[in-house]
Amino acid sequence: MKKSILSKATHLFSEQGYDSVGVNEIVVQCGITKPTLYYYFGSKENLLKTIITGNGETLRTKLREKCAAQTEFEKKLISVADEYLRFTSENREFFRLYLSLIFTPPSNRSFEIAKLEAEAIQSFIETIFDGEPNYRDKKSFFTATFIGQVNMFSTLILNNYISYSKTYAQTLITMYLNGARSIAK
Amino acid sequence: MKKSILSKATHLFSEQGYDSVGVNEIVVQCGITKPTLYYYFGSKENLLKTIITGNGETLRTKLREKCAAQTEFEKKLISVADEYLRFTSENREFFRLYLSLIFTPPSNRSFEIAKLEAEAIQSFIETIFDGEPNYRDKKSFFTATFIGQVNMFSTLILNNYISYSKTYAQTLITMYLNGARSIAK
DNA sequence: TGTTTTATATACCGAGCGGTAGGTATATTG
DNA sequence: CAATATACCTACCGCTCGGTATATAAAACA
Repeated sequence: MKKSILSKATHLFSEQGYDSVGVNEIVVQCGITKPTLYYYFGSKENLLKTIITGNGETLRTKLREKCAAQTEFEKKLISVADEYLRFTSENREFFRLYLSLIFTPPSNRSFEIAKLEAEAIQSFIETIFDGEPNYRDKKSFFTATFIGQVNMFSTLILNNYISYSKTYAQTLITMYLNGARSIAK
Repeated sequence: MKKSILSKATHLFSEQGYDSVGVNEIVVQCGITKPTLYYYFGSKENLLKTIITGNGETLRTKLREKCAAQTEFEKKLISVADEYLRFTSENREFFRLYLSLIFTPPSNRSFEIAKLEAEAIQSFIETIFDGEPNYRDKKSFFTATFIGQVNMFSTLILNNYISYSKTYAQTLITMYLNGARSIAK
């Protein structure tokens, strides 16, 4: 039951947005009643939190693994970008929801939830730049642009401009490092 | 009065999101009552539409002007990117609202409004690539990545990672064209 | 067997939502 | 001066929102 609620809620949130989906709509589609949902999740906000942190942790674990398998700086970036794009294409609904929350105005409660996850990803990416002398002192800027770049490609995947392929991560990083170097100097 | 409503609504929408701001909150902050707002705008949705298309038209006019002043392909892109970033930094509230709507899930009514504006910008950018033989046949892809790139820099401005400067447009386009060429070949 | 825990339902709450019916004071115009 | 248009108001509508008090049936455990 819990899984069914999570799956239906993810679907609805990703299609209409967190604020626009009523708790009632979720429970009707699950064939249950409101108290059942509240029995499992306690609040609508906690339901969202469970979706975001659950998928987020899965993503971060995978990113860390792929990254740890590489020793070279550029290859670390490529493997992280590749895994990020692969995860996007295999979790389209979650990712659409995540991106919409990231761009939600900051005073909205739902933003706070996504922010925590975004910061967790961010601080992981920072560790990559932190190990590289030429990037270390501007690491927060490089992290932000790196994530921005990857999210842009994720958006292209979600909007069907491209479909996932191993080659994109290489392209993305080449493109990114060229730009980064011209900013850094 | 109309201007005061537009300004307060832009402020509130950009801080909390369109769905989360009640009509009541807007009218209280303006020191008026609901029927007055409905007298001017007819509906909450039309209020949003007025904000988006108003600012959007201003932006597009400026983009067109700056672009028309250039003859060279690369310089056209630079001048458009520069004007886009300048507009972002001078209309932060509008832009935060606009970006949040662009990333709103597609079935949400408010997305439709932003989509119209986004498509107008998009079809203008396409005309630039349409005039360039090497890009023409993949113009919709190049347009999407160009806008994605510019929006990423806009986000950096909104989040205070950078502040507007003429130099960023040049950097952005160098970075972009390097990547574009490696995808195109 | 009796008791507690788990998982569900019925029926309801107060608050807030977008929107409106109907009225009024002021300014403009013929 | 009378008629009309503009710019606002009070008071309310029906509906939906997130959330809950209470009951119950089944399962697990003592």
